[in-house]
Amino acid sequence: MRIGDVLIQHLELIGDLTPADERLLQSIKGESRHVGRGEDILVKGERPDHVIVVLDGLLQRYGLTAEGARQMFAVYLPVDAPCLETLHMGVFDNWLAALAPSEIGIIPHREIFRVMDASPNILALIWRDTLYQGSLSREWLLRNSQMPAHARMAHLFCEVMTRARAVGLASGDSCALPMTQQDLGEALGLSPVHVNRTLMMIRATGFLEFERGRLTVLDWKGLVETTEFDDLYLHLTPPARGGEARS
Amino acid sequence: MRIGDVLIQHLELIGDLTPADERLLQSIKGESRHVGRGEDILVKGERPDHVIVVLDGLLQRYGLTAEGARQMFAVYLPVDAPCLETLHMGVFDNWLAALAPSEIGIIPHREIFRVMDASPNILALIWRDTLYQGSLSREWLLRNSQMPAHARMAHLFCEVMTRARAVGLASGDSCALPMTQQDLGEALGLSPVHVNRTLMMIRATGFLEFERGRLTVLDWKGLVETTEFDDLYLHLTPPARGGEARS
DNA sequence: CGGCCGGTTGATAACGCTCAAATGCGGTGG
DNA sequence: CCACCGCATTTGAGCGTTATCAACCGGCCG
Repeated sequence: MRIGDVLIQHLELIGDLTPADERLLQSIKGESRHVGRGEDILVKGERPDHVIVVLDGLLQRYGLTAEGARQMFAVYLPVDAPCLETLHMGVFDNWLAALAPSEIGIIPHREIFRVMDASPNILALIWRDTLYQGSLSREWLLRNSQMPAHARMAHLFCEVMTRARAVGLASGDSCALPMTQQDLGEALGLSPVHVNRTLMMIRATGFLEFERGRLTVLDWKGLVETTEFDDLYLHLTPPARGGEARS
Repeated sequence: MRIGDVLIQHLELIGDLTPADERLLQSIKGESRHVGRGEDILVKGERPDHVIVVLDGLLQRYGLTAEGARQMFAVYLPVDAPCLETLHMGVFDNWLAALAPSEIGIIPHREIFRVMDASPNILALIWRDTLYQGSLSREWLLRNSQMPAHARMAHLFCEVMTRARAVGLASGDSCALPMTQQDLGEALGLSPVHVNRTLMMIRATGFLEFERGRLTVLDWKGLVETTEFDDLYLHLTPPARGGEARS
């Protein structure tokens, strides 16, 4: 799939594009690149002149405390555009890295500005997309500050499953989630040991499986209820929310 | 001060305005209103057609878990514009409320769109401002997920002091912060009891005073060091960062 | 004067962390 | 093909931070 098509698919998750918009987006030129697990793509302090789209794999955004503790801020599935905010932010103030071997597309800012200048609708959608990232950070803040370990974990799994379904990456009731238990801990603000224990507790409930980088939801309703998951913060449009589980 | 002037002051914290931009912003019309402590200004699910500026007092943005636990996402000092993202977000997905009796300005979206249509520079600055809010949420996520209670508290106090200085609201080494200990707990993800104990511990270090809604920093360097505070995430421009403490 | 709210204090328990070690598994080199 | 290594996962024990429950104090307002 071409880079422009990925952007089209991404923006259609949150709004409507005209045929003219789609032609504009298809005209976008960029390169693609492979990144290995653990590799940093953007680092704190730099001033990127390009944006990224995820073609395959899994990326994360994270920050570090002065003591070296790592906190994940978001995960990015294929079709996501992790750093659109660099278009107007200047200094990038955290890190973007690969959680698993991934393929990314690299698009110069000027290409994006070109299509935004030509289509106010595309500008509005890209702006909206950057705002939804903030919404997501707030939900993670709520989750990590106010929920116990098992609910945090269920919440993250609900989010990933919902987003994977929205872009057609879930086959049946399972999707790829190539994260280690330590990675989970960095997302949820838990120690690796406690992640392991919590995971085994959740497995014992029979709500899900999680092994070798794959998440399988066995009881979607039960999982949603343990964490009272409300997907409003993802702001998916009705068509994108179609892929509900049948359970 | 007129509402447009407040917006000018706010945007100049993060970038430059031309004289023409300032005239445009001064032409903005809006109303002002009083809100009492605890009063909600925007609620989850609504679709606002106006934005807010803080003229006086203190606002908060917060979210609720299904169990009713409250998590604060941000505090807004005078001159802040708490919900500029509603220009492009559609549904508002959390709550905006007053932490203390406050004066707010209410500006119709169409007024903002008018000046943004006339000045791409203003559009870029407003967009940038909405992005900085996301940056702030991520810092709060890092703080609440990875720092112990005393460092969380020191971090919040450092942020408030830095922002108050940037808008000239700090007199010497103290500034107004009309929050209760329970409010602090909702920001930091701590129980009110533990907030009280932590506060007394910090007071015992001699770094600061906090009583009757006023924060006084006695040892800025010490406070910054306990939490390794790095203000990059606030993205204040060099002039706005001028008000460093002399200590 | 009484009530309410915010702050303070004490006792106890729960949740999650740290340290440490063992297990399992996939990949690599001999 | 096997031995080995590194990495991820699992398990155990003990500890520390923070939550909960409960009571009490003090100031402000009606």
